[in-house]
Amino acid sequence: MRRTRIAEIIAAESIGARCTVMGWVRTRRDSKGGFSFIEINDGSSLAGLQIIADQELANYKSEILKLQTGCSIKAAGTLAESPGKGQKVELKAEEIEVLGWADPDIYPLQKKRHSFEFLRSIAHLRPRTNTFGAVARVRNAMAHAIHTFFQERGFIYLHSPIITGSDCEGAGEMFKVTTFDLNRAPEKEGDIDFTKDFFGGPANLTVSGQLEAEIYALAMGDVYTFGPTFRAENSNTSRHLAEFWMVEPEMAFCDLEENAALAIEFLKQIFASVLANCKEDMEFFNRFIDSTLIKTLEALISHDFEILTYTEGIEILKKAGQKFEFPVEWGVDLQSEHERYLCEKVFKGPVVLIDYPKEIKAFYMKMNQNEKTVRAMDVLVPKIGEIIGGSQREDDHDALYERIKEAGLNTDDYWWYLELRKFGSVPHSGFGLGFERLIQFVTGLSNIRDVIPFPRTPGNLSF
RNA sequence: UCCUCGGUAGCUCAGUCGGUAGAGCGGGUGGCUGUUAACCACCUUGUCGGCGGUUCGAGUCCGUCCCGGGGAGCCA
Repeated sequence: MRRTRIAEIIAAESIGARCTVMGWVRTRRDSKGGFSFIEINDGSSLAGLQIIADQELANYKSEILKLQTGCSIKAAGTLAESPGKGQKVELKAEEIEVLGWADPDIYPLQKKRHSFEFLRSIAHLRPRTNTFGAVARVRNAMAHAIHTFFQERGFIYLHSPIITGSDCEGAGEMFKVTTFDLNRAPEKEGDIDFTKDFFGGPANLTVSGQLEAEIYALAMGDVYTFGPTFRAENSNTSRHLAEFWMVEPEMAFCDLEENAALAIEFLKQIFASVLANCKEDMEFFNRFIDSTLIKTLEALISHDFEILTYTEGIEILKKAGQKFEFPVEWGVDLQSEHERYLCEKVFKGPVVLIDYPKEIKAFYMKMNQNEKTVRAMDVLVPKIGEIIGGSQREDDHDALYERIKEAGLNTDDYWWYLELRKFGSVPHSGFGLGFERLIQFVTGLSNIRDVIPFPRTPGNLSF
């Protein structure tokens, strides 16, 4: 008999139906009435299924009474209305087969809460816990919602390369990719001779698919990337990973205002989708992680996002009469305390800041007529601060050329990026969003290492 | 990378003034119950992160290294 997922059983409530379930035992409670309650979970939902194992079962004494947390079983029987509280249906087992034992003396998961730090050290078992099962389901639902959002709007999903030849943004340490034996790399005039390496030149793991997305936007119109990116920064925080997933839409014939409008629409749709499709998991996070979670997301969905310029934002902060650790002056990059003040105290909601000083933003952002600010935008949300960063791109060849030089970068390295502005250049815009940070915001989990299955951070490459 | 707080039983933690360790949970046994992280009784568990130093004596004080949490910077 084919197995039925517990999520389907709970949804259908088809009393009297015969079915087979398979999963991992969470807990067993024995009744002297001559039967046992076995709660199993198969990952399809937060809720498990209660199985009634009667002493008449052939292996009741030899096996059922020895089942412990972590064992895997197959149970066949009939669905019945549950007389107990806490569940509507339960499975009256006619046959239970133990698929795999889990020695309780050494199985690390218990029927209680563990610290996230401990669970990180057992990343091979942590998806069997309520929290990490819920994270995995929510992460999946969000990935699906992201694709749905763009596909519904006719965007082309672009597979940007993982290995790249150039330092894309001139920002962020990159991981080198080589086939050299590092102890015997060929040298030329004291330096490693990468012309003899696999690609005939230095190669890195990508830090962003944006420049490649621009290429395709200037042919296909609207594209998006959604894949892993890498930063070799030695930053050990609850918001940074060496390997993380990024979403980067890029739109031709699109200015900054339309870009911001899409970003806002994007966030609202993703949040609405998760609340609708992961109700049970979101209620779990709301109960155990952050009790304001659902309220916050619902508010974001229904409220307008405030849009104001960097200059206006600075003025508000200066007039606020609030002591900041970092003083506010036009030209400084906003600290998270400033971003949070704007969101949480001034506007009590999300804020989109646009038109930043060119000195604090990347070279590819389009210069405004005042020659002081560029068409950049940051979407700021309460608690987290910046969640999306984007811009209208510089589409004027000569202006871009100058900006690359100003940034101290080699214009030759960007020959193809410059040529896009030479042949049929059009206004275009895009934004980038760290997938894990979005999951953090949605789930309320405070450490980014807990929203990705296998976190890569400095000094840590287990699993 | 910097600041800061930590590392003690399988897990979560306590350990006062320096005198070689405790609780809860888990696990085991028994009892009880259509039970719900069940409950009750008894039993069980230690390289006190590593190395070095001070001391008659170090979980405790000092040095150093490793690992983790929180914050900062940078960013996504």
